[in-house]
Amino acid sequence: MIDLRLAREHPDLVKASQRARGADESRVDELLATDAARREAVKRADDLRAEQKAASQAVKKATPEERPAVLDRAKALAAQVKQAEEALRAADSALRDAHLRIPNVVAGDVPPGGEDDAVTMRTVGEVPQYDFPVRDHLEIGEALGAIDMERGAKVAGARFYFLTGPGALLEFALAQLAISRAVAAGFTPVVAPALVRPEAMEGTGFLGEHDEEVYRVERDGLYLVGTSEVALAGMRAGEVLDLSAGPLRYAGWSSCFRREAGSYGKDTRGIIRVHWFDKVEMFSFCAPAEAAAEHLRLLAWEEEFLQALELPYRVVDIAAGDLGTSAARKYDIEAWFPSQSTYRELTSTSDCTTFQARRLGIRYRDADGRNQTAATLNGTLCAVARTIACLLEVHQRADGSVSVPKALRPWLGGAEALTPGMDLAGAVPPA
RNA sequence: GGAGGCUUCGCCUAGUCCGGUCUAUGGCGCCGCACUGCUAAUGCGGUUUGGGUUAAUCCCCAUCCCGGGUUCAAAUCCCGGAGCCUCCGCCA
Repeated sequence: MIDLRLAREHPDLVKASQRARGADESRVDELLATDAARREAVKRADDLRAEQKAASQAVKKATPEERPAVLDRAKALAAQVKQAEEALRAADSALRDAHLRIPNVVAGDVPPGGEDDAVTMRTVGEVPQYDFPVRDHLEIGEALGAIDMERGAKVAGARFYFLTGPGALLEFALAQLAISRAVAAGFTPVVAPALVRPEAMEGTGFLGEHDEEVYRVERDGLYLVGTSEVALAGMRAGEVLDLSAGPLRYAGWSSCFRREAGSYGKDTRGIIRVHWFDKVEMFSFCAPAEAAAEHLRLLAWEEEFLQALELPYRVVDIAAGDLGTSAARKYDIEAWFPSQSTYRELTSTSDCTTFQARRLGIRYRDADGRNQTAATLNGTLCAVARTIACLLEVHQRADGSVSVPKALRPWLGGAEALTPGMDLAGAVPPA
């Protein structure tokens, strides 16, 4: 939810944001109209309630002779209050609807345009050259005994997979590396629920336009999260945070589930686009004034992680029309996939400013002791499946083995490469 | 899955049986003031969170886990839900 006060005082700003997103500008006027109508309804209901309260007190004090008349008046007022409250409820929900229909106000310097208008900020690392026919991650993974799509489909359907042998070890190694680096950077590590209540889902903005993407567990009224962001944001919902020592940072580990509706035919091969994967997600609560700087810090941690994995990548600044509902600004990191000769999204970090926190009731006490809405930010540290895909491709060698980047070796028993038929006992940290 | 208990303004707590005096008690903590060479102690006052209104104050409304209901009137009565705790069953 955007800041209502901003909409009242600077409707032009919000309208400009809507235009930049390619969204409907008239929604701002709808918001203001419903806001005015609600305030009117509030006043009417409050005034009537005050009157009725007084009338109700009078009933008690009335003499037996006065009583019937006083009681009649109280009853009449009660009926009016009931009506006014119904009108208020309607006005409230009209405002809420209009409010929810407006996505976050985009940051001022976000590139204009849509999906194809992301601006490349920098490209890091050399695009690798191979003097042998490049294989894609699935071919490599199958040869290694690391990925089993066929049996994944047998057990769970399309876009499911097994990570086996070195693939499974790679997942744990990546998890360890990601969590270790996050903790070293001051994050609190968290293992988060993957199944959440609707409020958490709604609060993070995933039940709006992305409703189709979400798995619902009908029987229990719960949802499978598409990212740990949902659980991490929900974790502090309704709380007043102490941000006096700076941002509150969590590194969450959880499985993520996505229906991938509307992506038929896209990335059908391998584990680049799957219904389920595990992820280490960074999440930060901070004062709104600090959000933009914090955003760059999250981006820097993402970059350092990819550098540690020795993966070439580029950083792109996502254009206004391609931002999610909650994001005021978003940077993606796209890593090089040799089999596709292109950069593909590996991580993504969003500054949601106060948009999520307002809906989730997450506040902090400012220097004057006033409660203010906090800002929330999130960023992928490591989406495991896709990272494995990228690692296998970039670090592949002519003989079908895959070299292990140095940073990952401690978590793989020092192994310098993954090779078909390798002895797995040599690829685990000391027991 | 079954049975029972609990949830009150930062924390603890009174009030709930029997509806109005609850504009919610007291303690702790916190803030201000007074007293005092200083500190401590003491005294006095303040201290939930939202919304409406306002230049600001005042004021008004809501808020006793959440949502409904009964009633002129609900912390209090009724129904539904959530969370916590205990016990039984089951389970990794």
